[in-house]
Amino acid sequence: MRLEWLEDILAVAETGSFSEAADRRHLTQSAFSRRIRNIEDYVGVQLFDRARKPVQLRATTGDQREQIARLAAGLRQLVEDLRRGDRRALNRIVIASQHALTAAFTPGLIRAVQARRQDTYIRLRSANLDECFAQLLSRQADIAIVYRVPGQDHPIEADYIEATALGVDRLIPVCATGAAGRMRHAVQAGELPVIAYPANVFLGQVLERVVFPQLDPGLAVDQQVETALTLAAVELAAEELGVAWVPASLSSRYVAAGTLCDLTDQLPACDLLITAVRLAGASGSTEAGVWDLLAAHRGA
Amino acid sequence: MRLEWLEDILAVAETGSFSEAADRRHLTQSAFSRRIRNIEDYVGVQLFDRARKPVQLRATTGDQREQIARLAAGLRQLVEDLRRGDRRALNRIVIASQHALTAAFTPGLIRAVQARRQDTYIRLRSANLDECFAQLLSRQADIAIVYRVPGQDHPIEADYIEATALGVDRLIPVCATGAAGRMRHAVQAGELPVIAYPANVFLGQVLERVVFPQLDPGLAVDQQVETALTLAAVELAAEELGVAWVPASLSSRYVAAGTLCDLTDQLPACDLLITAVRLAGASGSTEAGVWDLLAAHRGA
DNA sequence: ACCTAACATGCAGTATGTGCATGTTATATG
DNA sequence: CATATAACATGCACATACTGCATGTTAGGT
Repeated sequence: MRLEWLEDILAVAETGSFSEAADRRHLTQSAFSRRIRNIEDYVGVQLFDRARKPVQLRATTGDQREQIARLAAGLRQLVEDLRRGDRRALNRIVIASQHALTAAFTPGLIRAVQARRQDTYIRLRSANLDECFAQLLSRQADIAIVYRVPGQDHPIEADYIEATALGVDRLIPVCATGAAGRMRHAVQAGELPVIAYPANVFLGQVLERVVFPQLDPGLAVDQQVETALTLAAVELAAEELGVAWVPASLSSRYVAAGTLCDLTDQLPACDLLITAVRLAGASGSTEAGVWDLLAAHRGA
Repeated sequence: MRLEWLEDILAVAETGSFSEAADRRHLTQSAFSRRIRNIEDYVGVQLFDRARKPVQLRATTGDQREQIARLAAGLRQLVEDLRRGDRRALNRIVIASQHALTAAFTPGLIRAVQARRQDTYIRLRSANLDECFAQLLSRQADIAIVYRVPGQDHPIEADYIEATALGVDRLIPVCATGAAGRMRHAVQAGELPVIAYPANVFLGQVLERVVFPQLDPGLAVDQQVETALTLAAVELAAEELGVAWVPASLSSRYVAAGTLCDLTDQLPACDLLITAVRLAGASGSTEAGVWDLLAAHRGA
């Protein structure tokens, strides 16, 4: 069964005549007659009633007319999509960005890359840290944009990846400006309401392993609410629910606007590196080009 | 673009190798290699990455893999439908049956017809009386199975149709066995709870024009609930909501089981003819054959 | 009955597809 | 690094499929 054959059948249905359909399909009447006969032999049934002149569609052919048109359109669309997709494939890469960076950092980075490479199609995927590395390993992503605590390794052996620093960020404690007095008092009182991250995500682990051990030993952490998304943490803090540790890249605009208050003078912060990671070894020219731009990019 | 080509592409995707796909497609490796090349020439893009051994799908080919499988399945289905449709067109008719007959009478009739004509495909449509005749006139149905009140005409001029009696039925008053005493008492009291049919359907009209005029003049009808379906009327009666007039062909099993009680000794019933109707004039051999069987069929 | 339109078929030539043999290159192993 | 093997590509000869021209057959109109 061929697209050509579907179109032949539709041409007869539309013109009501083999001869006219033949003209339309740029064949002589005799060749077209034989082609229709070949189609019928392939299918195994008569598609047209030749006992009448001009021919008529058999009932079953008429019943399937719409389906034939649909399949023909689908096949044409497939060819078109394969063509269009190829053009894009030559100039496309997939970037996996950690959730915490997706809202405030990575868009700016992509904008900078595309300003220099306007023919490059970048597909951005947002995931948590573990998923970003999983996508690298399974080659679903070409490059990952993730945080790294200074002095700590990425979760994949260094031999398998190549990393480059893009900038620095900071996990800082913030609270609603209107609740600043209450929070400072709570610090004195020894029990701090906190907006927490789940223990199994990167930022949850940074809080537990890096930030909380630096708290005054007499200060207890009272978890009020938990979210994996830094954007949500910012909003919860603004609602006066407690202190949230969020990337400065995300919170700086809120602090500048006066919505949030930076509590770094009383509570510990944590520096973070923003890094780009890819698998070691050969890569396509598009990926290499984008990687070079990233390595040369030093922005915050 | 051909079904064969789609299947070739899928075979490579599934086996991950030209050689294996070639085996699966019953070609030598060299012929298959050239066929894939031909497909790529037709589409205009490379579908596979040959720089690696065994080959890998290009990203765009992978993206379209499901669509390719879908179109392949659609084309196979089309061929199958054209084959099946042809067989069916030669031996098929459409029968429109009135709702009230569809549940209890027509299935038995069709079973009897198919026992004699096992090659005949019968498509059964259920509709109200008006719709049955509309389907006849518009040739969406070949034969209609409907009730007729004795002495009254069908709603279409006799010149345009041909009718034959199939049997007789009876519209009888029933109620739940447990409510029989209450209903008999209500008849005495002069106010009868009734499960009604809409005024614009056949049975609603039969009640108004034939049955209710026969009630004792001092007995008032108190409509409790209304439904167009006789099956629903039976169920409502069994729930002790009132008296329902339903075809004996439908209710006889409930009466025999003791669920319903026949009130014909106190309330009027109405005889109905069950008829087959078709348009006058020439008809296909399948329709003529079925019609002859119906004319010879005298069942209740 | 006659004429014309419309589909079918014979014949010769051209186009397309295949298997066998062989060439080229990626990948694994010692 | 050298060698062997798997896996894809290409040359050649043959087979199969498709087409236009010329002609045959039949429905439909006058």
